[in-house]
Amino acid sequence: MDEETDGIQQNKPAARDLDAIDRKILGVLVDDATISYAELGDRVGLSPPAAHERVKRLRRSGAIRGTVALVDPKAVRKPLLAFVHVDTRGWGKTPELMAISEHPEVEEIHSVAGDSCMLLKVRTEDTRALEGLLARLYETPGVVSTRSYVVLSTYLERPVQPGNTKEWPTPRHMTKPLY
Amino acid sequence: MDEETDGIQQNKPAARDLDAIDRKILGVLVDDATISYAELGDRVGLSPPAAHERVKRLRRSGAIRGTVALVDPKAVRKPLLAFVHVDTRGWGKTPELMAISEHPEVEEIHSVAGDSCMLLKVRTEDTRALEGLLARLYETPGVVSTRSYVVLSTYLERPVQPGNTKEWPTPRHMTKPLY
DNA sequence: CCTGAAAAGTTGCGCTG
DNA sequence: CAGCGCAACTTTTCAGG
Repeated sequence: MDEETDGIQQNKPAARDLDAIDRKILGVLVDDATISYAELGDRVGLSPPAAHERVKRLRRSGAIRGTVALVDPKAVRKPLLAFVHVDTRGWGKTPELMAISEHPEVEEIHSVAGDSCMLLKVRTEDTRALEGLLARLYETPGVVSTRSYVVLSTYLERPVQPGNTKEWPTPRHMTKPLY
Repeated sequence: MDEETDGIQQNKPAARDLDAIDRKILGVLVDDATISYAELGDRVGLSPPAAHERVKRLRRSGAIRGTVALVDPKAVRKPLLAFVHVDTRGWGKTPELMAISEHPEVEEIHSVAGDSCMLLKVRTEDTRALEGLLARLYETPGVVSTRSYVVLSTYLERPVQPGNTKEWPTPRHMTKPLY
């Protein structure tokens, strides 16, 4: 089925390409998924059943991973956002690290290239809760050290946008690469 | 009439506290907002109209910031995720930096404490597009340097979770702070 | 906040391009 | 094959208790 023990990023969610209408639909639904299929059809130039059929296809193909409510972090008492870089000893210890997914405060876990091994996005009620999370991290076998970046202000935060930048003016000092 | 009895009604994200049912509703909708109010009511122990009234209130209060479709990055040709730390000269130049919000590839912009000033989350089609974005960053007045962390694998990525960790076992070596 | 009924939206089906 | 119109069904939404 669609549940994999592997990372989210490396599989095969989307088989074939999306056409212009599909992209337009995604552009609308990424912004507001509460509209009726009648209105969605209007906005993309389709009848309600046709629009619905498209959306069902996008869901089945995995292009739409889900339709969810976005909640205000402050409303659920999580005003403190931080990015935590985690240095680990060896690579096989990631399963142990994954245990912290159980904490609802942890929103993202990535392995990254660069001088850190793992990068976490965590949202807590206060610095004390963040400290508790870091303490749990240090308990995890393989965790060597962490560096935390506490967010002071968030200027932009939005889900994956379907749009691609259509040929932004390339800086003059950038030469064309070979590949 | 609704809640017009109070003088102020407009601009506060989360005015009063959420009760247990509100939190349960958020917990359901954060996972799947496509269910009917009948089923939502069932899951939280409310009639369909009552559940709907709660959700409307959560929307008005700002606790629910929106209901959106989450799209698979690979389906929209953005398989490359990176976090970019940006060092800036001075603080007043942030408005200039905000211009890059125009790029759909930029998903988050935060100012952070630590050795970086700004932190961006960007999702591009390939390394070339990331390079173009970095080039634009360096064009921005005030930008001194950047460090990029390219994501190799994403193990967890989810929206804000309403749940709080209820008294996770505190590590033994952690002593209680004064405040 | 609940029960019930009117209004609106969804979705299956046969048909058309 | 994808989309459209129509009609049955479900859901949303507005009453009154």
